[in-house]
Amino acid sequence: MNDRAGQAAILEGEATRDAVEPGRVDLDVLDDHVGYLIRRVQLWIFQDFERTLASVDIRPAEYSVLCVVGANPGLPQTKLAETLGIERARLVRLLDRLEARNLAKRVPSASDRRSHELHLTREGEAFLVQLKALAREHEGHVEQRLGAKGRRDLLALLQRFLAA
Amino acid sequence: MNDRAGQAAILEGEATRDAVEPGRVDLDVLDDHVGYLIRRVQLWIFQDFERTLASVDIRPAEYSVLCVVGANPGLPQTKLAETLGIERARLVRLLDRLEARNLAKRVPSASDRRSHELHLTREGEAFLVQLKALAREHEGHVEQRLGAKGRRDLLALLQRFLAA
DNA sequence: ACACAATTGTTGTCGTCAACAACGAAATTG
DNA sequence: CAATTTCGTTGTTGACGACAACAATTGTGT
Repeated sequence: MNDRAGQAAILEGEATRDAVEPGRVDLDVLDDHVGYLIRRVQLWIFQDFERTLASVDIRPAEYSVLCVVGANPGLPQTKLAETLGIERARLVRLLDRLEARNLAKRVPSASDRRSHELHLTREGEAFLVQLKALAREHEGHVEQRLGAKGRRDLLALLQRFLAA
Repeated sequence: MNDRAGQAAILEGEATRDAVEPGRVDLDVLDDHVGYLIRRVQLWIFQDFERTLASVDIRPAEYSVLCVVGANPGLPQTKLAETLGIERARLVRLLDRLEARNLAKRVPSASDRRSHELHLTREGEAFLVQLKALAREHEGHVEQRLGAKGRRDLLALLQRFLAA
């Protein structure tokens, strides 16, 4: 049953039986799977993001939290978690770190003593401006690979997917 | 500094100061970042993949390995790892599991006694046919969200990104 | 008013995954 | 032959998603 591959190799002038040529490995149906391709692209993008923001030591999830808290001051943790698709439990340690760095703070809610209102500190607000500049730089790296239109198309497709 | 948000809420007729309305949370610049959107889509897709292939207990990485080994019998582990962008170290445990399930096997290479040629077992080949059918079913779920053209466009963009 | 359920933040655990370092065995190079 | 590189392997670290359980607080039904 490997004969097909073996014969194909022979027909292509290959010497070895099943051995695969150095550069050319057949991905089979894999590059027709959105899941496979999107995983590799996502990996590339996150690595570039972390590299671009390495100087400020901020990871993608932390950036997203700072953005949403900055745009929605007073947001309770549960709402933030479900907005970003992050676990409440994970958000706890994440906020601990942001609070320890004096970027965000938890303020006890007056109306509901169980919940905390989330706010950026003054330092956090200024920091976020710097972050957004770096994030735009990172986004430039993406655009460099797809072109301006390609990137817009990709954004539109992804947004459509999530809105469905 | 939250005064602006507070006043905006008051002007919009909100009773509480900074409190955010239930459903509407501002994502700010987040939905213009490919990284954020692609993470959420990738999460959705992997979860659907795992759910769709739950009956055969195969995860995305294992599926990709079976596909590539099936299409390239005799492939050594290092080549497989760099083809799929998987760590050599991670591939070891992954192949251990596939070998324990009698789906793949490591054959000592005659030409290089350090390396192992990877092959599917006969059982593995038959199993892969079943897997591909389930994977197509999963891909149908993606197409259901984007339409046939939307899915093709997305595939093309992702392939273009990786080829760059 | 009171028992009961639901919610909020928190702690802890488990399994997956990427990344890295180090090792013995074997191959390659000089 | 000596030095270096490659291959598979083991182990560890840290980020992450998922889940269970808990105390404090709030909401609900009667």
